[in-house]
Formats: sequence, C-alpha cells, structure tokens
Amino acid sequence: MTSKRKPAHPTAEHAPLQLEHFLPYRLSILSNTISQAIAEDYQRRYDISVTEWRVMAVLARFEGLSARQVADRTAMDKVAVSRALARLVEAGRVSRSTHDDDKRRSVLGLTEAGWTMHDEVAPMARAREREVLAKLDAEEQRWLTRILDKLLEAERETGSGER
Amino acid sequence: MTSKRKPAHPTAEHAPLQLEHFLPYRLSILSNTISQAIAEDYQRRYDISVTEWRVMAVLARFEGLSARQVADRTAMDKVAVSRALARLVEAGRVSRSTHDDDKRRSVLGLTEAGWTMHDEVAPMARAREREVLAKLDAEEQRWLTRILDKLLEAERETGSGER
DNA sequence: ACGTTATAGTTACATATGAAACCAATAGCA
DNA sequence: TGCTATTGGTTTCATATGTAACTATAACGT
Repeated sequence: MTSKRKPAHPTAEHAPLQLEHFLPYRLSILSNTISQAIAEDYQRRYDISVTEWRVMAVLARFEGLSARQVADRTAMDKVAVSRALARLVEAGRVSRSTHDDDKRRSVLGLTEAGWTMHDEVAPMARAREREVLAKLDAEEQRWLTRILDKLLEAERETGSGER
Repeated sequence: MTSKRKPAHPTAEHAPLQLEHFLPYRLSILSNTISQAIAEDYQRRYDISVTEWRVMAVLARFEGLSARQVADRTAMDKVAVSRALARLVEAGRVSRSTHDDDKRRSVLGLTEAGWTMHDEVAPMARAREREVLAKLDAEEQRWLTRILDKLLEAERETGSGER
C-alpha cells in the first residue's frame, strides 16, 4: 500500500535536514565564496596563501612577535604558522631572528619586500571587503557587525580553549 | 631619527589590516568554529565527515539523485562527491545502482542503515544549530537570516558559475 | 549510421592540513 | 644546583582537498 516508490517514506517520518536553510552550511558556503573571491586577487599574483597573508597582516601591525603570538592572533595553530613562516622567510618577505633572552622564541617582522607587498595587498583586500559589504544597506551592515561580534564572543567562551 | 625600533613605522604609513575586524576573516573563524562544534558530535561517533553527512542529508530529502545532482545541491565539486559516495557505499549507508536509460548516471539512496543513522544525526545537528542561534535574540536571528540570504544570493550571481 | 562534442563519474597527482612525536631551551622546585 | 615539567617551534605521518587527465556513455549534426 505505502509504496509509491520514489520518495519512499522520506520527509514525513524522517524529517531530513534542509541544507539550504541550515546555518552552519550557509555560513560555510558564504565564508568560502568570499574568502575565495578575495584571495584570488593576490593568490596568483604573489603566489601566497591565505594563511601566509594572515601572518603578514599581523606582523604588519605588531613588529617582533614570536610564532606563538602570531598563532594566537591569527587563530591558526602553531604548525600552520610554522609552515607559513618557513615559506615567507624563504621568499624574503619576513625576517626571523632569535630572541635574546629566550632562545626558543623567534622574533619576526616584515622585510622591505614584505612591506612593499603588504602595501599593495592590504588596500586590495579592503576594497574587496567593501564590495561585499556594498551588497548590504547601512542598517544591515550594522546588524551584521553586531551579530558577528556576539556569535564570535559566545563561541570563544564555549569552544574549548587551547590552540 | 625615525628609529624607535619596536613599532618601527607601521600603522601610520602602512595602514595594516586589522584582522579581527576584517569580514572574511571573521566569517571564516565563525564558520569553522561552528561547523567544528556541530560536526564533533557525529564525526567520532559515526566516523563520518562533514561532506559525507551533507551527501546523506540531500539523499534523505531526494531519493534517486545522481552524483551530479548531489554535487549541485551540496555545492560540492564532483570529485568530493565521488569520494564521499565511495565511502558511504562501502560503509553500507548509501545504495548505488545504474540508471536504466542513461548508464553513466548512478541512482543513489540511503539504505536502511543509512536511514537509521540519519534519524539519529539530523536531530542532533538541528539541536546544535538551535544552541548557536540561542545566543541571538529574535530580532538578531531575523536579521541574520536576511543578511545571509542577501549575501549568498549576491555571491551566487557574481562568483563565476560552474562547479 | 558516423564522427564530434559533451556529460557522469573515477583515478592520479600534487598540495594542504591536523595530530602526534620530537628537539631544544626555559621554568619550577626539591 | 640537578631533575622534572613546560613551552616554542619543527618534523613526520596520515588524511583531505583541488586540478587535470581519463573512461564510458550519450547527444548532436550531418
């Protein structure tokens, strides 16, 4: 009797997820699309990855950080930072020396070449961000900021702790 | 003269990005944190990845899809789908046969075991989503939905086209 | 029918990412 | 001091992911 074949018994009894309305899914799509779009610009042009760019961005703001501090500020794990740094130093964009008082720590900073690249990429990144934001009106933009603040803050408390 | 050493000449001349206020960065953190938190639940318990779960979710809603159609509905690329399916079929959670009229196409669906698992995971996923959303008040939730709709819609138009 | 082009899906290769093991140096403390 | 626990950082290994190449089948135009 109950055998129409195609939709068998789905929806009703099983309450399947509707992916397109599922928050984590939507966030993930949006995040990837946007990061992708923005990164595309410099990825090819400078042969640099998103993680490497993030490292450069914090070093632009804070001279002399250690790898650990970079990891904290980028929310990347230390392995990722280590690898990014290896490439950046190799490429001559970041300088690395050893801390005087603690020889485990490295002391990091942008080189001249690093600064040059930074000064070209940063405005590009900001411009792309503006393009995305331009799709929202002023009120929506305010709400978005507020909502992200709130969710990120909440997750920070919940989500375990280390990194 | 201009050599105080530490903050060298940053901020002023170079206008570095403030990562913690940069939209793509914030989205990426949030998306990862949330997906991670939700996935954690079933990852370990069922030994299944996010991509595999997404495939199962669409097959729960639409019986008999082809791999291509799954790819479209999950925004995954066909290689990722192919791999996810290989594992799912192997694990006995998804059944795969060949389309009668077009022997290139596969015809996919959840097996009994697949349904059983689905019926356990789907409510969990929804519960986790609610937990996240609970951090926002009703008004914020409405805005979030609206903003995501708008941005996703906009990106869909812009962002190239294939997949 | 026949050759060309397009489509569904898989495989191969190269690169990225995460977890755990590991080395070196420092901090704590008996 | 001397021993143990911690911390900064790198290396290793296993797994994941993306791109391009490839196979099989179907669609199209003549």
